[in-house]
Amino acid sequence: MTKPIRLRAKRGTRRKLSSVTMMDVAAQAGVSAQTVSRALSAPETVTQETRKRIEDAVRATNYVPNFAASHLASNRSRTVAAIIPSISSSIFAETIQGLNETLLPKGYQLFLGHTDYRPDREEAVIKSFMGRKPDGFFVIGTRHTRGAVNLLKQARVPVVESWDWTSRPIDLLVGFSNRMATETMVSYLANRGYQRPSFAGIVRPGDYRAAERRDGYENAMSRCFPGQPLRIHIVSDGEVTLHAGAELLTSLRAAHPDTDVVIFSSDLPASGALLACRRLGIDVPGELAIAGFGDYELAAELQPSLTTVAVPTKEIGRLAGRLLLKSMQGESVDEKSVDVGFELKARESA
Amino acid sequence: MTKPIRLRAKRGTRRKLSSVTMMDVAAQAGVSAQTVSRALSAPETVTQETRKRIEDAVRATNYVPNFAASHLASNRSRTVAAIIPSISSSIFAETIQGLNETLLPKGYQLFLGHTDYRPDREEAVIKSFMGRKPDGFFVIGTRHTRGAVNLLKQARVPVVESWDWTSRPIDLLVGFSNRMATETMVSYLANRGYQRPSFAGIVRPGDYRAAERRDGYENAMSRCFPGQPLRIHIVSDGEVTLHAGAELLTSLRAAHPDTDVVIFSSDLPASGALLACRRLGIDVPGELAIAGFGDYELAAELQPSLTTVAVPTKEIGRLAGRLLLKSMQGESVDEKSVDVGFELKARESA
DNA sequence: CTGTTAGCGCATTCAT
DNA sequence: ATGAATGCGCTAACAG
Repeated sequence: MTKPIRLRAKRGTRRKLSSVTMMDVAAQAGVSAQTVSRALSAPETVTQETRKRIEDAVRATNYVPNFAASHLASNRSRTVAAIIPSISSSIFAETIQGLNETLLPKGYQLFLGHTDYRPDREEAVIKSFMGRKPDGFFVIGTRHTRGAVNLLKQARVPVVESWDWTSRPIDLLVGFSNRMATETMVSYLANRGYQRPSFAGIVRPGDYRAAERRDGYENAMSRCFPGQPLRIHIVSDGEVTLHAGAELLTSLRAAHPDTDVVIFSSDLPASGALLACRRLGIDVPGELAIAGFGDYELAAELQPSLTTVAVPTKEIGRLAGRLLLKSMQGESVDEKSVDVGFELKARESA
Repeated sequence: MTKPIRLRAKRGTRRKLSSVTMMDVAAQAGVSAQTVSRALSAPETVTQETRKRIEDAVRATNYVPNFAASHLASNRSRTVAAIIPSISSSIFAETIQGLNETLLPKGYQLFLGHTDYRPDREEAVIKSFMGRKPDGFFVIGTRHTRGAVNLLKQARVPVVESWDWTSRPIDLLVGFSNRMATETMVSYLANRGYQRPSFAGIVRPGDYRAAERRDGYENAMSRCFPGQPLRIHIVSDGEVTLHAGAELLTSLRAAHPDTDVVIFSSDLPASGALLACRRLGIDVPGELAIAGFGDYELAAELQPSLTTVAVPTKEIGRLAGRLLLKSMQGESVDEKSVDVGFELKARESA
């Protein structure tokens, strides 16, 4: 029996909701679809003349390219997946903004996922992004589950790790040493004459950056105050908030009353503690000194202002974006690891 | 001349980088690709038996579905585009986190864009997302350029506007009235006995929410203090920061020395002003009272604590996500506009 | 510089 | 419940 293919296809055929396609533009401009494609993706490979005709046709038809089709045909999605512990943590938000600022103008769009500081969730989120075939990955931290590392490697696209340091990055690295930052802080405090520093903060199991800072405290203590017992006052769950800092302050003073300076894992609890000191009538830095990490805007505005460590948050995002772009465009990146460093901000609180 | 099609195609043919496809899974499981497709998207339409075989094959082959192909074939991208003024503004970050929490578990991924509070950039960002054909849009605010509104309408997908109010939303609305919030604040302050309220803040041309709050101040003034001149102390550019609040405080006191309470456009400048008052020795609320907007965590921790208006930031994101899901799944949404309201937080600063 | 041809991987339609 | 055929819209490869 003959096959009335076209008839069969005509009825009940897939709705072409995508309205106007490249073919329509081509027809309008009197060229082939391929020429339209070229005119849009590499305008210089087409004559002034035809380019103009195509541009007019694009406007006339109100053409919107379909990136899914482009992706399928070219095997490039022009997307980057960014995975961070928490979106509402303003510190990472800055980084994402920097990343987006760099990538959007180049036509790359950002998929965003968050992990709540849980390594298993990080792996799950990465996995969930795989089907989108992003052209690049941006992740926070340098420690991940085996599964997460494998996924990132198998993706065979550039990966930027960030916000921490390692000698063996998966691919690219834009970060700094949280450990050294805290060591620097302890040394500074020792030089200032403090004798019994404590470390306090929220260090959740998956928050390796905070753990590094704690380790930095330990290292520096054995170097600056050999033999002295460590005073580590940490909670391993809960949000990183001002309020948590206030609570930590109280319990710390009960647990380690001899403390003369507290290094907090983040500016948030540090600021919370500083504000609590005012309420409790504790003189800072006279009675108790306080140091933070991150240099949030609040740190400089508090009174006394907060001694802390500044990190080029937004710059991390911008730099990561630039490295990704380079790498995604096939250029080789000579400096695969970039140390953006940190800066001690000596202020009044310590 | 004969056409050696296959031969020609064989050489230099497109690299199939996408590795393992549904066909490979099908082969492994001894079924057709369609059955695999069904087993993955609607498991209940396939026998236990075959489902299991397919699941095994998926694992064995390490299959990762290609969403671009799925998108192209089904005309559903399973993505949502979220466009916010600023990512690093923690207040919107919370909303995005709420949105993501709702959408990710349902398989929808989030494209993120930011506008820097510029309507023209909002339009540009929306346009840049069109080619991705998101299944839904989430935007901040209810005022947009004509072009932006047209783009959103032409997309023919659910759109949630948020963080403000209007009687004529594009589609769905999850917000509250910034104007009423500020009116409520002024009324409260009037009841508390304040006589000469000022409004201060950063109101950038594209920040219609802040402008609404200023309008709310004007309305309430003419109702609560008829005949009294308005004291509006606004800068129209710059970042919304603590520091800006400190500067505004100083200039405001020069411009309107009779002010007894300042309502700020946001908690950030309000908090900055509050902290500046401590430095300058201005008694709050005795000498000057201060009110904010947003109920940032800092508001409750400051001393004196900041009187402000709380908004269910994260809840806006969650609700928007739920409405989008419903609408994207083709269910009709009965309540297209949801007023999440606001809550006056009477604290010590006013 | 431009056109022709084929196929990216999947879901939809229809048949069985 | 499963299979076969078709096309979604675009770009890679090649020819001219």
